[in-house]
Amino acid sequence: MSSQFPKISDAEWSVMRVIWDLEEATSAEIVEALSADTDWKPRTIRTLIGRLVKKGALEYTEQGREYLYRPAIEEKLCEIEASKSFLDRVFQGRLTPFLANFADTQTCSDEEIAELKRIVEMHEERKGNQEK
Amino acid sequence: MSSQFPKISDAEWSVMRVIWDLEEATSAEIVEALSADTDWKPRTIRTLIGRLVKKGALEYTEQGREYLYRPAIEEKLCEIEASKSFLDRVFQGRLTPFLANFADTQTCSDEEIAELKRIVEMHEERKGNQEK
DNA sequence: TCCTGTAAATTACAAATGTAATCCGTGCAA
DNA sequence: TTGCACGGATTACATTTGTAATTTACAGGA
Repeated sequence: MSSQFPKISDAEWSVMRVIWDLEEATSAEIVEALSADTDWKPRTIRTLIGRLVKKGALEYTEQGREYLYRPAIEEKLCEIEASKSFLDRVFQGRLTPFLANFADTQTCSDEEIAELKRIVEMHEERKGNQEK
Repeated sequence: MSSQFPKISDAEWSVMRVIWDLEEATSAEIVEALSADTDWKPRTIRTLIGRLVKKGALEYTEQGREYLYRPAIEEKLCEIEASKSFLDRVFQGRLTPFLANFADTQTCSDEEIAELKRIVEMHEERKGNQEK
């Protein structure tokens, strides 16, 4: 009964990110927001919006003669889905080799390292709780 | 001058994984290996192999009347490319929020935690070296 | 009142992808 | 020797994706 999330394409992710950030937006606002990062024509962006509606990733209410779009799926769940599917594809679902590559070849920022520490601690704590 | 790696599709990744594991293989061997995990027809798998050759991800030498295929691109580099492109797409290139989701919702194995620790230590060491 | 600028809906079209089937050549079993 | 089974090459075909243009409908200004 797991993931029946709509499959969101690369370009569509950019649109979703904007809408998750804004919480709700007209297509003009979405176009505006994306014009900073992409050179897509407004038409293109509207196409993407339309597809996302059809996929069930966005919903809208009419506001005068335009629509006010809003996410129909939860950001975090989509991220987790995408993460799983990436890990499955490239690392057979295992986080460790992904991290190993990162450790070897990428430079982690201090912030990232702090997050890693937090995860380690959190886990250690959980484990402590569980075995006594 | 960065990533001009061939873009490897989802299904193609499965094929690449087999060949990276075996180091070299005939198509029959690839089909055999994949029949465990997928229900693709041999024809389908041969199509994928052909596309990977065309993309420059595989190369081959003739061995009697069949080909012996072998990776033409490095596994680790492909993994890193794929990791970057995933992080860009879903997390704007940032590792931290990816890890945060993981920490919150997934259960990390002991092995994974050990890897995390190793990364943290490695980084701390590097940092130490660099600032004195 | 009529024109025009926009928004949404519909249509377009090539490339990539999933998923094969058909064609062609040949070494091997009968 | 002959036909077939199997490998590679070519072709097929629907769907998804990137990237838009065209069409339709209307609200607001000239």
